[in-house]
Amino acid sequence: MEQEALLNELKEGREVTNLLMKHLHLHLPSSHQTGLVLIEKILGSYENALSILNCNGLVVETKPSLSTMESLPSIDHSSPDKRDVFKKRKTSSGRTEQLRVRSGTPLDNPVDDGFCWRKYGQKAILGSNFPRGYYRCTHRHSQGCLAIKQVQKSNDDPTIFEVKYKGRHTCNQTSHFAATYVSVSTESENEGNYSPKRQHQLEVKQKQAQQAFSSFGSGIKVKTEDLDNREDIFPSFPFPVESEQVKNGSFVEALMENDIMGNLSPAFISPATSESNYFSMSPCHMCSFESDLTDIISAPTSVTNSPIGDLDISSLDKLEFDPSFPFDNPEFFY
DNA sequence: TGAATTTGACCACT
DNA sequence: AGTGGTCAAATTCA
Repeated sequence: MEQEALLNELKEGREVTNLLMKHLHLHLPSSHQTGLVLIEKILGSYENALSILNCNGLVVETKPSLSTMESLPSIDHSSPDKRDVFKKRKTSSGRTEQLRVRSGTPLDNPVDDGFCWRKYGQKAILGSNFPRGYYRCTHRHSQGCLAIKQVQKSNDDPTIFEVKYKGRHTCNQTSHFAATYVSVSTESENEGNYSPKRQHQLEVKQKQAQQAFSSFGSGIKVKTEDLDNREDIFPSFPFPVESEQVKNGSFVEALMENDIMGNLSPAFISPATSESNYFSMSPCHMCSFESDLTDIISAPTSVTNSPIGDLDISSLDKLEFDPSFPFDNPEFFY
């Protein structure tokens, strides 16, 4: 845990340093850019430290699919007999996405998506060696939150958990990630109202977010097994980014220009691994994906607590990924 | 003792 | 009829 926190601190520092370097690149005259050498040294130190520490992370693989999942059951809480209205399934045209979460630990609940879930059922699934667990938001009754998820071990690899999300959180579980980063972002937009007290509050929140993030695992990776369906993996993006921007390496600037750095975790723009189509991603982004009634999103999760945000990046579909985009190119993120 | 989990039964869908 | 999703009583846990 402490190691994960350290890892996150290092990553935070690395990201900020990267941004600083880019800023200097853009705004400093070439004669004053000797400082960039120092920044690059700092980055090198970060990389070394991270490479030493980064060995216990979770590995998350998304396995997007277009199979349909049913709509969320409509619940009539006023009905004395909920069974009359509750059990519906397999009818919707919803999109299905599932995460494949690999845990570095043998625990049954290897992943934590930041929400409070309560298990309400478990079923043996035909053709599957492991039962499927059914979870719903803890605040289902208190706040009417309809988010549910299904967790099942993979047949192929029991260390991999396939997680399906349905519905959307409407509860007041505050998002460590979203709330924090959005708040920071908002604050940066309103520097005129900035106060030391407010800054302290933000720092506290940021610490909380980082802790939550570390509980989530710092080495999370997402694998898109079907690039043709990448729009289903990332059905929406909160900002219009031309693929050309992505290709020419200005994606980070694009993020900044569209003011989403406050909304997207730094993990999202972390370096990709050497394996093609892998890239780091924060669960908060995925959790914020919207669909109509069925919202199948993926996140590394345990069935335990740790709030995540209810980021609304409903316009994510404006983003077009270049199929040939080299996600395995670390320079993309720098 | 309240909250969370387990588990058998019920129900909808195919 | 088979299968998957949910309910809710019983049980376990903190």
